[in-house]
Amino acid sequence: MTGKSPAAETLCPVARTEAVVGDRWTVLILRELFMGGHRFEEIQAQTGATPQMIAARLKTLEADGLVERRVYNKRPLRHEYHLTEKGEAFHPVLLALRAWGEMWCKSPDEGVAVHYTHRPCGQPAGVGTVCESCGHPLRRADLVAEPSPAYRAEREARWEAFKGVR
Amino acid sequence: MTGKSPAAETLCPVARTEAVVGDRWTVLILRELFMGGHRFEEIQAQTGATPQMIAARLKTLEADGLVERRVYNKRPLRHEYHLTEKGEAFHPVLLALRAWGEMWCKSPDEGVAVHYTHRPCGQPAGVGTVCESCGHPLRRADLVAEPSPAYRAEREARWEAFKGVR
DNA sequence: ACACTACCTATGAAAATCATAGTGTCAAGT
DNA sequence: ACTTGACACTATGATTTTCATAGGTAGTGT
Repeated sequence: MTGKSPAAETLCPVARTEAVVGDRWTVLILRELFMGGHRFEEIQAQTGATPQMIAARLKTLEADGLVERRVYNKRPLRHEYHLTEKGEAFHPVLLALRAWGEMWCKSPDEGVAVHYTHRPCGQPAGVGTVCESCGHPLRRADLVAEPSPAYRAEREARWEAFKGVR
Repeated sequence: MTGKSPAAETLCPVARTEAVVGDRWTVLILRELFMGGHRFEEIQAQTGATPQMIAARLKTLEADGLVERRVYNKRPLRHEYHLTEKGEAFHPVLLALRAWGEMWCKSPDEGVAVHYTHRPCGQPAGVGTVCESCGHPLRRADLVAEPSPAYRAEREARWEAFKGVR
């Protein structure tokens, strides 16, 4: 972590949370896990962090119980990183970060990075934390994600660039 | 910022948001502003950050349009820091951080730091991002905050300790 | 034997952060 | 006039983190 001791000694839940995830890379790693990237190299390629940064963050995320390592291949031993229940519970934060980013950090000509459909009502969910069509709060299980072509291309390009450099 | 350039060059709204507020002190400063602390010293006392950290973060928050300086006293010139509309719009993120912290970073014997009443329904709002009584999404304007005695005492103690050292 | 994949570690330079102390500007008290 | 005190920072040097770059291990495929 990035200096958790002082912040953890408080009743404030925001400070406690920040003591665990108050770091750009940590949040980006969680985003990647939520997006379905579970391998070290995928995380590295899509976040742009150095291997040590990722290794260190994954270690603390595991220690803090947000992430678990799963063996997907013995010989050679290979791991995937998956969200635990505690990690999954972090989703509303990412949703709120996304909402703010889409609303306040984009020029009008840039589209939404990921389009969500709200399963219960079958309509677009919009960029807020509640469904713009039916008004219900958005839960992860109810969302069908569809990345925009531009965003998909960006991620693809990142992966190619990473493989090229390696 | 803590290195905004690489993260800002993406369509991902989460990464863009993190480029602005991806830093523990920044989030803690915003929390303090939302809690009603508007003076430099209040922020310093309640966050525990050093003056440079706060000065630097406030400067970038102002440059990014989340915070505005207001003169509350000429001779000697004194400023207060207030959230802009863009800063106020960040509230759902803090609410989500709070929810996660209350749910996953507390032992059972620790109470909730701030008790919210949901004005529209008059009932307790709980610790989630939707009202536990009526199910509606929580908006800042609808919440009446009541800090717990313990949390109030903690903040009071921090202020006293700060004044003592100064 | 040789290349290749996946997952990290190692190293040294650069940058951020920290604790601690100090400065500037004014008002108010004595 | 002179000290005290409030507020909002700024300065400094040590410590810690982060970064870029490179290397390394344990295997598979050819």
